[in-house]
Amino acid sequence: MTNPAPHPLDTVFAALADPTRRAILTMLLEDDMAVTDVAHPFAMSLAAISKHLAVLADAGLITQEKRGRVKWCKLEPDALRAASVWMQGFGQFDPVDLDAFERFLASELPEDSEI
Amino acid sequence: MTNPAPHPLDTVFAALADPTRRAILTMLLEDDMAVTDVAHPFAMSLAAISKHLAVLADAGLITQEKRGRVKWCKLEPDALRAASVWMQGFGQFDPVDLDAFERFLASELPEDSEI
DNA sequence: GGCATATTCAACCAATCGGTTGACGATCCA
DNA sequence: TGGATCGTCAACCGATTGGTTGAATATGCC
Repeated sequence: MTNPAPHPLDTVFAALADPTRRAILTMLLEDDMAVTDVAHPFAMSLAAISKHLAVLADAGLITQEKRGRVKWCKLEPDALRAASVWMQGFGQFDPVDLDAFERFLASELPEDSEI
Repeated sequence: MTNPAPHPLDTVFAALADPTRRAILTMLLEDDMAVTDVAHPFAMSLAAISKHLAVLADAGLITQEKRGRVKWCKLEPDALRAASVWMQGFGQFDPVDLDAFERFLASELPEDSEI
């Protein structure tokens, strides 16, 4: 019934492997958002976004808190720490290059978004 | 026929999402290896490992060079740079914690491996 | 030449993924 | 009370994934 729990890195990396989910994380970097607002820039159903958010929550990359009707989504960047440590072991990368990060931000946002 | 190329981060993170593939990368951290030797510690067919290596190569995480009969697999840690930059944007993580990395190494190796 | 070794190919399979639609439960508000 | 909004659930679908097996293709060696 309950399968052997996958390694946490499995779920984190799998969550990051989808461009929609990475775009969602990028949006949440700005501010907490309601599910409907997260869904707005994407050309897919609310249910699809709801599933993506569940995947992110399962990986610990976001938390969701229901206040009234609306469920707020909050980025949990700490969940990336283990993955970051793992990756850093494969090479001494330069300290964060903010210019490079800006370019990645731009390339990650969905086409029709103005966020 | 040829689908729109996925974002490079898609393939890198997807490649990292599988524990077998992460274990392979960890083994290659030690030294270059032939396909058969990569396959040795794992309880699955050579063909399965061959596919995993193809996924890693497609993501740019390894390169493969055929010398004679044997195809040598070489880690390409630079392929992790883009992913690392992306992740670092979500938080200022501590500089590399080597102790933590050792623990991850241990937890990543396949059970029956002595590498 | 002929055999063993190294690796991939091809076909197949069950399970998972990313998406859809429509119905549903909760909550707010007039 | 009743309608509108917020979000999930359930069932379904086609494509992809991670594995298998058996045959095929190189290459090295006696």
